[in-house]
Amino acid sequence: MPADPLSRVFSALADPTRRDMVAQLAIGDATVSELAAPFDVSLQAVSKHLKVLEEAGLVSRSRDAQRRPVHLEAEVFDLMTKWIERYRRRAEARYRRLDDVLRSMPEEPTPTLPQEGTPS
Amino acid sequence: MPADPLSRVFSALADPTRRDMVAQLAIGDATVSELAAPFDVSLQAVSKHLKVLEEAGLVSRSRDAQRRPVHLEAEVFDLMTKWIERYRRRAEARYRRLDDVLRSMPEEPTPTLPQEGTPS
DNA sequence: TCCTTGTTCAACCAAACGGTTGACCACAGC
DNA sequence: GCTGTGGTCAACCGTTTGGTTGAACAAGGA
Repeated sequence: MPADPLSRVFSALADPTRRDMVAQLAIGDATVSELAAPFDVSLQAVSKHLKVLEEAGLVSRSRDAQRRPVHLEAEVFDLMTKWIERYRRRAEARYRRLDDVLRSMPEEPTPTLPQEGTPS
Repeated sequence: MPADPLSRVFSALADPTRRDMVAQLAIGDATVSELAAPFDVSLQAVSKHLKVLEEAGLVSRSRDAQRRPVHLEAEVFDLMTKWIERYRRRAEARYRRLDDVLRSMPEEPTPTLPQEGTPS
């Protein structure tokens, strides 16, 4: 799977069924059939979803006889939140900077350019 | 587009090209061709990516003659961070609770079951 | 007016996705 | 050993996705 980790995580959570599974697993570990119960799809489909979540690192699986308990791994969330926070912070900083600029120049007529380039 | 907002945002950011565009837009607004420059794809492909970002609410677009300046909308990020934080918090709370339980019962021999079920 | 620049629309294509069914494997219990 | 239960693997199918090319639209400049 050549996709980068961040793409895998975002992509895994882009599906509402998989997000519901994560929500369920946040309450506690569960088996495949337990996770499948609320959904109107085959067990195989659920198995596929879990594989996606596992490859994204969102979930890990152990063995208990025939059962394969699924466990939520919280660490990968950090990958996303760090990415998100970085760019949100930048965008917000940019806003603040723009505000400052606008506040600090009530009569500057545009330094280098000879005429106003931005109307309205 | 019937997909729910959260799915649209996650799905939009699941593509590395689109994440790069968001990164670029965090620095400042840009036109379509400016955004396309660093990538080895057609302008039409970039236009499609921007449409996806726009439908996810991550980006807004205005008019400036023939140009269509693209602007990053930071608010939608909150949708994601709120979802992420909710389930991460639950998972972490669960860890803490489990720790407490394990700490508070150093000699309980398994209440209801007659024999130990988990070896090693 | 025509030309150029910036962008989008439409049609197409290969690959990936989410689902299905059928066969199969792993283990517990009889 | 056989049988039942819990899950996975493999093949298939329709839809979506990310890309292409070619045509068209929108607006400024000659």
